[in-house]
Amino acid sequence: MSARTGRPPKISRADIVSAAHRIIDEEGVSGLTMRRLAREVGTTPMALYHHVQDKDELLQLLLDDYASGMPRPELPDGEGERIVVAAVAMRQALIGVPWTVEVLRADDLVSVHALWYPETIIDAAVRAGLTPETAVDLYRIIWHYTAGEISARAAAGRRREGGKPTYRSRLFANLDAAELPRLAALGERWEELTARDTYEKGVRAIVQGLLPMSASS
Amino acid sequence: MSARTGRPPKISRADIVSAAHRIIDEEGVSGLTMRRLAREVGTTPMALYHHVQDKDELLQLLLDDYASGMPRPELPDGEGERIVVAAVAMRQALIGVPWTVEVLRADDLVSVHALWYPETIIDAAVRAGLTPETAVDLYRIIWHYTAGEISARAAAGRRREGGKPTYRSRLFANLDAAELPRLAALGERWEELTARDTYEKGVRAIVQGLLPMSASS
DNA sequence: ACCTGAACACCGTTCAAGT
DNA sequence: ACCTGAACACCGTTCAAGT
Repeated sequence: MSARTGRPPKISRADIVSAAHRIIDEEGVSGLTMRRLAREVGTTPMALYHHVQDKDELLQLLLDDYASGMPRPELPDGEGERIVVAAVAMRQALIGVPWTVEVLRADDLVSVHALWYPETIIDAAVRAGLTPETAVDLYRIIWHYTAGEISARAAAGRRREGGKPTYRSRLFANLDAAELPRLAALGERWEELTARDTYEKGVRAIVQGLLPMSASS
Repeated sequence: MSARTGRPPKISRADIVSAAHRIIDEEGVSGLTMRRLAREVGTTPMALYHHVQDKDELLQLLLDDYASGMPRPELPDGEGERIVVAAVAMRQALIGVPWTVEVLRADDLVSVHALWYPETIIDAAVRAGLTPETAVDLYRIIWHYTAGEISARAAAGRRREGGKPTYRSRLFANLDAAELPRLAALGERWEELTARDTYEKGVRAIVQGLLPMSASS
């Protein structure tokens, strides 16, 4: 039908996106630059700008692509438990790609494919007896908690592999026991205690604190 | 006493830190570059490296400087309420300087002056009957929640002033009501609902969900 | 001891030109 | 229509030299 004219394309958006995924997997988001990406695809940096508007659009594309593969777990009957399961799945999906949280936070980048999680959580909350408004509050509180946990986890990972002289442990070793008795008492154990995975515990606390008694257990 | 020799210094660490604060206040963290900082101080970029090891150390210095001015509110008697007050104060202190959260998250940068908050929260939790281990869990859950909330808030602010075509509202306008009924029903109201400040509500939920019944109210 | 200048190895993006 | 090359306006940091 349409009169396709002009030079045939050498690269496609799909090529670009998959190359970007490869780079991120191997070198992290910080390794993803337009120039590095061009090398991976086998073109010049400027050829990319013919397929995406700018780096932000590229990240959006990447996010959509990833979100479409996020798992949707089986949901249990109880409303409170359903929220916990959805939240844990959401966090699990993000844990492998912490850069998405950075991108999500950095701008108004949301993917349609990821909306199953808020939908599920808000639906369960309403069924448990909350108003839609309060259900949105519950979801947002869980989201903020999740985003913060993922970021802290990612930073901790970087710290470990960076092998820096652990400023934190030096700090904890020299605490003034008179001013900060609890922290001083914990001392050495801080590292070990903060390594524990307490995500689900937090979600359960939030759910229990916000859902009507009967539904939260 | 000591034989101070050599060329007298033109700039000090204090000069650098205060100039950095000025830049951040006016242009945000992203505006803080070694070159821009050198211009503000009135030297060359390389002169800075004589006073700080690298940009990371500079950020650490900045954080310490800011943390030393963080307010320590009057604490109420009830343990649960004490935790809420400390958390709200911590968040309030960070809200004006969201870049600190980005720095804190980005690496193992903690400041001694900011440790009053975890100390207070953990102490109240232990007094309420939690084991030290569980008290640390409670603190970390609150911290993750707080960090996530601050980041989301900072991103939302950037979004508003950036005046981008609000991808999010376009997304919400075109939702499939069959697949995402709750979100579709919320539709237009999403923007308004997510603008509400629900931080304290979240902290209360976490406290109520984790403290023994008697102490949390 | 403290500061400077030139340089290295990078960024994202614009602009004008080529096929 | 799609791609290229050169260029602009940036980064953090190293290195050798100046006072």
